[in-house]
This record gives sequence, C-alpha cells and structure tokens, in this order.
Amino acid sequence: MNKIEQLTQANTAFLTKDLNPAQQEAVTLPVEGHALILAGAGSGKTKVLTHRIAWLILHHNIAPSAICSVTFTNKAANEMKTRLHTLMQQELPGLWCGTFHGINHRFLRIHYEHAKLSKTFQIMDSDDQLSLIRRIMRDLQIDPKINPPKTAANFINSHKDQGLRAYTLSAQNNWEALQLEVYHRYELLCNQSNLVDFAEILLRSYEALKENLELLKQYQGRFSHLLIDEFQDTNTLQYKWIKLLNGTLGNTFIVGDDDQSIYGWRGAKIENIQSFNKEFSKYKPVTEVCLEQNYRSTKPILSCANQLIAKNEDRLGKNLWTNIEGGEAVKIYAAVNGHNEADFVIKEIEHALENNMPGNHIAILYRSNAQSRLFEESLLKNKIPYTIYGGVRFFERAEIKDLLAYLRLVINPDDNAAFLRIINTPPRGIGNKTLETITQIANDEEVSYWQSAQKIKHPSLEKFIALITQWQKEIQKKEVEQQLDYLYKQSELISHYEKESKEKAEIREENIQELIIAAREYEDGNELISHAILEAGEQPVKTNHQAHECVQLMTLHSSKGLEFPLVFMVGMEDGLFPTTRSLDAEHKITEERRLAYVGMTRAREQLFLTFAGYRQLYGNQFSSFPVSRFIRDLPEEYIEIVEI
DNA sequence: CGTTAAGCAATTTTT
DNA sequence: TTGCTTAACG
Repeated sequence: MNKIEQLTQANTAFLTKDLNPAQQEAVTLPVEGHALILAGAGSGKTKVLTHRIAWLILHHNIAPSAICSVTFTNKAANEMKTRLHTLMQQELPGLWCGTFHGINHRFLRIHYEHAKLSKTFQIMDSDDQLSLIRRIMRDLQIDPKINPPKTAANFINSHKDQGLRAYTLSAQNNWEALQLEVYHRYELLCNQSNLVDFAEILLRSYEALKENLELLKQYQGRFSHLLIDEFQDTNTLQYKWIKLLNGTLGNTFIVGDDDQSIYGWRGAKIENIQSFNKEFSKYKPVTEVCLEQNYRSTKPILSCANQLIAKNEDRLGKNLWTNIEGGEAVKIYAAVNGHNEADFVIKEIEHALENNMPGNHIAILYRSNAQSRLFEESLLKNKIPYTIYGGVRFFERAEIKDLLAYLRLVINPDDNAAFLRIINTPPRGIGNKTLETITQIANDEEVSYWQSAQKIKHPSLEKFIALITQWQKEIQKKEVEQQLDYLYKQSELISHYEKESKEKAEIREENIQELIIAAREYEDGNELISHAILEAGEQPVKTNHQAHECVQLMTLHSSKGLEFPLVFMVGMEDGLFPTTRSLDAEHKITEERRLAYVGMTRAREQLFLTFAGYRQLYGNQFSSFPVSRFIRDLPEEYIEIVEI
C-alpha cells in the first residue's frame, strides 16, 4: 500500500469503525459487482446503505452523479438524504436519491419527448383514476354491482405494474374482454388529458429507456451504481427497470429482507429478491451479505420471531441473534371477549406508564383498522393520551383536491379527471344527463371532456366554460399563491362547504388557507400539483391529546420500519390474523406469517400477544375464532401465559 | 336537478 | 357499526 492509498484509507476509516463485521463487509464490497444485502429487522440497513454511498464517493472516488439511490416512500428517501448529509457534511451534486416514482417523475420531466408526453403532463392519483374509470364504465353501461370499478382499476394497475399495455393483451374470456375494453378506453382518455397515473410514471420511463437506445446508453453510462432499499417490495416493472438500467453494465446494490415482504397484494414480487442472485450474476458477480445481528429486541422476542418465520418455505434463510442477555418472555393473554382484551391491554399500559415508560414507547398493533375502536374507547375512558395512525392525508382531503382540480383545469382544460371532479362542485346544474352527453361526444369524436363540452348548447355548461376561460386569463400573471386564492373565491367553494356543517366548513377553510400558504414555495401550479400528488404528506394521526407522549395505535402494515419498547399485538385469532381471506391459499398465509414476523420484531423489550374467545364484528354479529396459528407456532420456553 | 333514505359490503397502503 | 353508493322522491 502506497502513501496516497494509506491517506485515503485514513480518510474513510470513520465510515467503517462503528460497523459490525457483516455491515463492514457490505459497505466495503468492491466497486464492481452486484450485492444482495439480506438485512434482517433492526440490523442497521439504512446505516449500511448510507455508509455504502459515502464509501463509494470517498473511498473509490465515484462521482455523486453516478449514484442513484431508490426507496419506496418519501419518508425513507428523506431519511436517507438527511443521514447522508450528516455523514458527509457536504453537498452531493448530481446524486439522485428518491422514491421510484419521484426519480422516474424527474426523468419524465426531462425526457418527456422520449416518453411521448407533452411538456406539461400532469399526474393523477388513485382517486382521480377511479373516478375516470367509473365514468368510462358508466358510459359503457357496465353494471357496477357485477363489475366494480375498483376491480377494473386493479386490473389496469396490476397489468401496468407488470409492464403490460392494453394492446399487448388478449382476452381469454368475457370478463377479461370487458376489463380490457375499459383499459383501452382509459388509456385513450389519459392520453387526451395529458395525464399519467402512478403506475404510468414507471411504465413510461421504462418504455422511454427501452425504446430509445441513445437515452438508455446515456443513463446506463451515468448511473454506474444503483442502490435499492426494501428490495423485497419491488414489483415486476420496477425489477425490469432496474435490470434494464443497471443489470448489464452497472452495479446494483440491493438491500432487503424476504421475511418482511408484506405487500404481495399490491404487486410486490418476493420472487425478485429470491432470484436476484441467479439473474444478476449473468453479467457480474453477486455477493451476498447477511445482516443477522439484531440491535433491537431481546432474545425471547427474537427466538419467537425466528421460530415463527422458520415455518415459511423458500426463504433465503436468516436467523436473527442478539448479544443482549436476558429479557422477559413473550406474554400471551387469552381474553374472554374483545372488551376484556382491551381492558387487559389498557391495564398493562397503565402499569407501564406508572413505571415511567413514556406513552410513545408503547404500541398497539392490529391487522385491520376497524380493530382500533375498542382500544380507542378504553384509552379515552382511562384518560390515556393516544394517537391512531390512518385516515385521509392532507393532499387527499376533498377541499384540497377540489381547489387543486380548479387549478388543474385552468392550467390544462383537457384534464378529464379535474373536469369530472369540479364540473358540478359546487352544484351548478350540470347533472348526470348533461355529463352523459359530454362523455358520449368525447367518446365519439375522441376529444377531451372540455372540448366536447364546447359543442353542447346548455346554459349552465356555457356559463361554466365562460368562467373557466375567464379565470384562465385572470390568473396568468399571478403567483401560484394568488392563483389559488383567486380560484378559491371565484369558485364559490366556500359557500358550498358551509352548506354541510359549520364545523366541517371551518376545518376545510383552515386546510385551504394552509394550502394557499404552502403554495408560496412553488414556481408554478404544475410544480405544486405534482408535488401534492407524489407527496401527499405524512400519514395523519387522530389524537385525544396534544402531548408528545401518546400511546401509538396502528396496523401491522404501518408499523413496518418502526420500533417500540413495549408492543401489543392484538386480535391474534385465526380469522382476524391471519384473516379469513387468507385461509384459502398457502401463499397468502405465508404472507400473513411474514406480517406477524414484522409485528413481533417491532418490540424492543416486551411483547404481548392477545386474543379473545368471542367478539362483536360489525354491528351485532357475535363471532368466535380459534387462537391464531401464529401463537401456536411459538416456542414454549420463551412464552408465558398471563393469568389474571 | 338536487336531496334524502335505504341498501350493502366490510384487509392491509404507497406513490 | 360505519361509510359509501344508488334508487326514489320532491
């Protein structure tokens, strides 16, 4: 080793000094080659990712602009950025770090022509998508009871997630023929509207790369290093995109945990991580590193989690372990009924609070949101501060979407989704009949709803068109903030909201004002709209208390990535968890089991599993479920049955 | 066309 | 039970 090499070694030593051997191996893998980092729960995967990026830049002199780091959620992307910044104390010009959608959206804004989009294309969210599909199906006179629009949306999205366009598909039966017809019509409407849905963002990017060799070469040349977080959650299209961009020439560093794959139902393919080694080793060697040392949980908790997940077949294989000695057994409580279960949990929580455990160190995890109610009531009654995760996020609120739809329509009148949303909000005498005429003409002449509307003689409609046209002129010289303010007042949304109830109107008003203030940060309306849709905001919480230290209630799915000293997994019954719907197929139970594994590995110190002999589901129906198979699978020596 | 009552289904969630 | 969608009515 020469002196210069020694110098660079010293410079980067700080990157590896707090790492355990496996983490160190992962971070310092050779520049060339792919890597599969199998990162168990609580094994420090974000640390490995950020340190790997820093290592590439500092130790190997890789340009930041040659690195692309991809996550699934904005939260994860932001955390990555923050941690990178803290670690490196410098700007990283040209480094792309974001979500799959964020990165591909950025790509499309640059290369819209290659993607056959117009410069001002806009994104629509699943709500917009669904109303568009609903409209299409209504026009096609499809009975929504027999063929729900949700199913059609699913059909479209799941095919797009596999990279499959309508024209590439052929129907094998009547049902498929119908879904395909909707898919075709939907694609046409989106193109006329200059709109892309979430899956389309990825599909367009993928196709743009695939069909433009020059562009592909440019990006293959640029991103020599692609890092993917939560790889077990990638769907077919994302996997294709990774392979196309980086599978042959580049170096792909993937981090994930097949045992934490819980999103199969929305297209994630656990097979992607299972077959990564085989597929990617065709061009460059793949090194596998397994991070099994767990810094989170006690031995009894890990032993239970390990034994449970060992029931699954086709795992990549991994056993979490810890240095930490001791730890209490996992506690099982058999409640008489749902109320009794809630009482027990709340009593245990009170006990922990008395022993000075902060409320936010405690979590109640359940399979479905409806299960939160009993716990909420009991917490309220006992005056324990709590927060429940879930609900409508800021940019998904009706009033926000209404106002933004006005902005969208004024910027781009061909935006069919925006048109549908506000054509009669507030009510302006344009009902279903008129709408049918509009959509029929639009269908026949293959024009947007807006263009179609021009051709109809209808006083209310003419008035509406005149208004929008006038607003288009009015807002041109205004800043986004003023544009929104103007549209809000002109649209008479205020008086519309006031008709429902005073309290609701007040909340809506507050949200609108918040939106208008937030709009200051944006150059133009299009930027604001894209941001609003791609980053709809944090998951909202419902709380009974302003305090910081609230007991946390959430679904098992939303608990992924989090940790709590004290965890209650409730409703551990065959039929609730695993759900009835999963009992008919082994692969569904396997995913439920992974969900249980995720839940258990959230706990740091103490884990309670509870179930009830009977409970009231929905209204008055009493149901009784057997104890969950996931409890029966636990090792006797690490569990303790709680008697009261 | 807009309002209201009745009917009906009922995981998990991000972008 | 809740929340949403549709059919019937004014």
